[in-house]
Amino acid sequence: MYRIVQQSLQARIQSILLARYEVTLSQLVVEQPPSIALGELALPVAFELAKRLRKAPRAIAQELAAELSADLASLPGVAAVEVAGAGYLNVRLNRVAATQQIAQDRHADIGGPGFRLIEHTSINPNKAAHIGHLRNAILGDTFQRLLRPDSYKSGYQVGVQNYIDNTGVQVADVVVGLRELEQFDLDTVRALQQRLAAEGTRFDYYCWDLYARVSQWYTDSTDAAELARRKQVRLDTLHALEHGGNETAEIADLVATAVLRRHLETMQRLGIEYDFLPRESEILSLHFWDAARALMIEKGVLYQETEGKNKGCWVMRRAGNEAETTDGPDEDAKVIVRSNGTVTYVGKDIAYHLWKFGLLPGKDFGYAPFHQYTTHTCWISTAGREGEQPPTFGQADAIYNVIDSRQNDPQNNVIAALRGMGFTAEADRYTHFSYEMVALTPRCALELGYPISEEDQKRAYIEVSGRKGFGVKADDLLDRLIDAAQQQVDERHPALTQQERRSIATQVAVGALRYFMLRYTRNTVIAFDFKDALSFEGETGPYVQYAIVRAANIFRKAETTAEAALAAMLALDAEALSAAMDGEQGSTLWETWLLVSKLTLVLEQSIATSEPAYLAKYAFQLAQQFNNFYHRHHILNETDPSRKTVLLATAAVAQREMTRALGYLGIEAPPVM
RNA sequence: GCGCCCGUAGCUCAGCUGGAUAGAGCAACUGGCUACGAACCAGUAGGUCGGAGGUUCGAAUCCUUCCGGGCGCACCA
Repeated sequence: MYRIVQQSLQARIQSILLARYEVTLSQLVVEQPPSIALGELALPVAFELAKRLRKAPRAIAQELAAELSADLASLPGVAAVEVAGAGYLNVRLNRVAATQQIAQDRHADIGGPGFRLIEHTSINPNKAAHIGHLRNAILGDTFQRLLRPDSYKSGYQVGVQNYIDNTGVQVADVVVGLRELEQFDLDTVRALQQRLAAEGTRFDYYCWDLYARVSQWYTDSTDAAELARRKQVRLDTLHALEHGGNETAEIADLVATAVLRRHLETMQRLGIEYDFLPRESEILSLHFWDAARALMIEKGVLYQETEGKNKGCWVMRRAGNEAETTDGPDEDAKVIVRSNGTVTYVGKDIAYHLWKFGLLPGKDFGYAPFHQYTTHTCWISTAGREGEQPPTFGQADAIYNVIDSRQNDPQNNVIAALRGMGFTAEADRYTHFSYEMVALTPRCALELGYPISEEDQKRAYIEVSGRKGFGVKADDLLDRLIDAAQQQVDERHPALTQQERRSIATQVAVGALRYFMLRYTRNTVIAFDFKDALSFEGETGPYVQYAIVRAANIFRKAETTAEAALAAMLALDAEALSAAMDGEQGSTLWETWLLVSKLTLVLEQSIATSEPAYLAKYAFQLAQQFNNFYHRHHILNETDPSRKTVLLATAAVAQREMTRALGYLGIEAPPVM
């Protein structure tokens, strides 16, 4: 509702400005005054205009206020416009009308045309997911929920991809571990998988340890010749994977697919699902790069260096280097094709992103169903074109890549390539959804039993490292959270069945984890600590869940429903509503309604800034406001019937919006907790 | 050396396109369960917004510079 008033106010003022002063403002700021006593909306527009019109801000504000006041009918819901302070234009809402609109769930829509592709998770399929990967997946999944069409908004068409680098050096390393350290072949690896499954060991956990061992093995010999051999083994393995069609590649596929399945399981525990899993093996075997190279050469982006250190390579001007180098070779150029003819990572990434935008003529993946969710199928790329055809995943109008900030440079190189090829519209709609890493506090690292140098102990945080096996695994954290929540649920609800208690504990644990990863803005490094992450109090997901449970309890005890409470309130006459909402007495109640009416506004801001943290913060504020209201008014003991009706309706709208806000954060509201 | 990010209360963080008195959570202290569940609420205390200049009617927010910290800058992936 708040957003509707904002929009109509902005439109009305723009037209007045144009008619009266012949000015158009590119943006018209609307904010909320510091106190509700000053009104519900405030516009500092007069300050902005003072300079251009050579007129005192207060005088301008007065003129605007007079004009707006003369035609209040054109601004539904607005009761009065007045001038305050040095020239603020303050707007008061008609609380009765606004309350009724909120009760009826009238709100602005969000959405538009076009297909938006979101890529997130993209974990190397060679080890268990850790807390850094969780931040990625939770950010991406939440953002996807903000965009997607649902019962609240028309939204945007969305596709969710999880890129699988199944032919990279990380998978190769685990294959080296299996073959060199364990002396396994294809059959024994299969047997190993069966044995691990039988004894209940997660395969990605096994790989986690093996990967750390191999990484050390590459460097821990004193014999130089042996070290060289190990490096060569690594390189040969990598090339065998890239080439395909050999036993090494088959082992790699076994490993990558098994670990990928584990990742999907882990993410599904958190309510995270995917539509499509494009794999690097197909990008190679379907020769996406050949098409991309031809296009890049044609557009003049890719050229062969004839002198200098990059002689013989095919290179591209690096992002940020605007000027054409006139004297001699561009020594800073980015190599795309090595002198031995192989393509670098950035080159493959450019090809992949051309495909995303539908710019690779004649190239597409083959598709096969890989995993069935309750509501849809997750597809995987294949080399062949046989089988069922999924919905279109390429041809995106806009893309969002959830990738941590350490990948800033490579991402910018891909964007620069698109721009250089003349695909400026695509480059503009390429969002690197960047975020900072999750690191461990030294205390947390010690707690986990890792040896920490004295120097590191003084640091604020220590970077996790998959190669060292140093980090907190996603499933471990979730298991610990569920255990902690279960303890409390067992105490509070001994009458419930074990299964019911488990289900509630899981919802609380997921709520705590997802909220924890979302409460920080994207470019804040999260210094992970079990104490903070395992908290269910204060600014946490369970705090909001608890507020919803409290609201639900009110309706249960009152033997009514939220819907009935709202209908009852809408049946009240304006006088009764006004008695509850207006004046200083009603202001605390009205403040709750006002906050409740802002969901659309907050969603829009979160989308526009790619910042889910705003919504997380808002969900918390809603719960805080509700808890305050809950303590101030004892609803069921209220003797005045119309006042009781209003109080019940307040709980109903608060519960409705808290549930929605949590829903977008991917957090469920338990029935009890 | 170059690029990106960060520096706000004891700790962890918000503060959106510059706007009215810089806000939360945690920790500390005080008070509140015969109430719709205390995973809660109310209150107290805690700030030279890293420093210095500048732009502006107005700066935590924009610009310059310095200080401190982090992360990137391969024909690796």
